[in-house]
Amino acid sequence: MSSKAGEAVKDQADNAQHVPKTRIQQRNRREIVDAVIDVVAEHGFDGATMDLISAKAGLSRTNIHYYFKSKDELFREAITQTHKVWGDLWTDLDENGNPHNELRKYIKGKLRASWEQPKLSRVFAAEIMRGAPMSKHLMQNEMRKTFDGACDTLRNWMQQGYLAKIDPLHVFITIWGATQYYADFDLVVKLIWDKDKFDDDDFEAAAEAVSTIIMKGMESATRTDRSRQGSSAQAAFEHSQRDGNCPKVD
Amino acid sequence: MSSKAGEAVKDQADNAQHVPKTRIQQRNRREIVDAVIDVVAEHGFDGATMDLISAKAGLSRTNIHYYFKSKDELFREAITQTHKVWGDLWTDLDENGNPHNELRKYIKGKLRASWEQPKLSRVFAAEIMRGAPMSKHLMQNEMRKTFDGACDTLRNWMQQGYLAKIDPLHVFITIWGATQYYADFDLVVKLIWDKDKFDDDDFEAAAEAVSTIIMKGMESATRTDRSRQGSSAQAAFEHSQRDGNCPKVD
DNA sequence: TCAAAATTTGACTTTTGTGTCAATTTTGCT
DNA sequence: AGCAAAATTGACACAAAAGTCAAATTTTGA
Repeated sequence: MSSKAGEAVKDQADNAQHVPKTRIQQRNRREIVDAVIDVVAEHGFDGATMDLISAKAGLSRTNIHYYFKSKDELFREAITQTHKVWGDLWTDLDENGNPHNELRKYIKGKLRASWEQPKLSRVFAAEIMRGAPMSKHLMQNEMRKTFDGACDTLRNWMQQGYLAKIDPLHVFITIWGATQYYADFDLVVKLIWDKDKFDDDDFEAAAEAVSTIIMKGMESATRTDRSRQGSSAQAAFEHSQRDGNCPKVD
Repeated sequence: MSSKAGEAVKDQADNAQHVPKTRIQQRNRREIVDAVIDVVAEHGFDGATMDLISAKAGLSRTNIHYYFKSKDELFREAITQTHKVWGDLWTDLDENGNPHNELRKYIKGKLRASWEQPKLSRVFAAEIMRGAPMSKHLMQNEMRKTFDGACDTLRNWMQQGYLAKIDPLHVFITIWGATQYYADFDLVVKLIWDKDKFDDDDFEAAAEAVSTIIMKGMESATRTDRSRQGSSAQAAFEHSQRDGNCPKVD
């Protein structure tokens, strides 16, 4: 259709998936998206100006417009990246595995994601906190479905006596909240941990502590009954089923 | 010094504490600060424009400048409000109380704060995520000190066998992460909870679930030993003491 | 090597946002 | 009522940011 130079890129950019033609295109688009993630992670979406992004990417502001029509498209791309990594984290529960191991693995995996890709965690957080204008649809569909599946898995395990009966909703919130905290509020973490840089041992320590708390907190009372006041949470769990929270996927 | 009308307000605004003279001043300043908190909670600091704020407050943009010299001063005020509420939450552990009750009370209190003042929670989150330019000093001093005290308390209880030995650092992060999630990511919470409005019962359910998980997770193995793999987290705890994390306050 | 395509640039327009100022209106008081 | 202080307004100056465009430069491949 178009014959003017440069439009090839822009035309393709209209599509969800862009297949870069040249080496330069590939390199620069990557560079730019990385820069966006960097800047958004640090300044949020509203604070991420084209100037900041172009400085970070090492490309002129005008040149960035050559690769991406608008700031909006740029953001959309960054969010797509985020979902690629974050989306996988919802499917990490194997219904047929050992409940204890699976859940522990899940917690550690979630923490690792926050730990190794703190920027993506922050981009995700920023997107949620501004009302998820670009992710709402995805969240209401694919993510929601996967989540409901995970809830089912958890509830099955609970019914079978492997885990304490606690509304999966709050279990996941606790896991997400604790693990994301390390990335999103790393300023606080650094302050109270008295460190500026963390190594593998630190990660292992954090993973061990967090998953120990949550796993022990989720231990079933069926085998060893010593719970002092677990009945109320248990009642809420039964209620959550009747109520249709975390509905089953078909 | 100055005799021009209106300057009285501005002069006072320079001081940290502003004592309003008139009823109108009192009402409007309140209105404005509330608006700022509202807008920042929704759009973050960079997204909070004077226009949005003035619209929310129902006062002209120019008029807001009559009460607050600059946007910066406005933000500072909003953050002060936040700290007033958030600061108290650090002192809520009574060393001489019953460890179990105290910790449970603390968790519930923290959740209640997020639940009842979600906007303040989000303002706090936004401030942290942008690097805490206005809170850093406070955090490095008062807050840090209070936190260290709380760590000491927790560690004492652990030493006395009331709680499992887990580095208090991660205990607090888990608590904060889980509780703040309900306010900061309420979009996600609403989505997976399938609700738009929450009532007291919902709060009680959330509080029960979260504190049950964490409290059970913190139960000491001293009395009832059934832990399957707690030793590693325990080792990290011992290490955290030698290392001087969460150092004692003098 | 040279022409076409791809990439990059600088100069410009438009929009949005902050803050100032002098003038006007409202309020509190006697 | 009338006046001084307080509160409010509209017009404006200025700065930052998004985005356009035509021209210049670099890269690619026949």
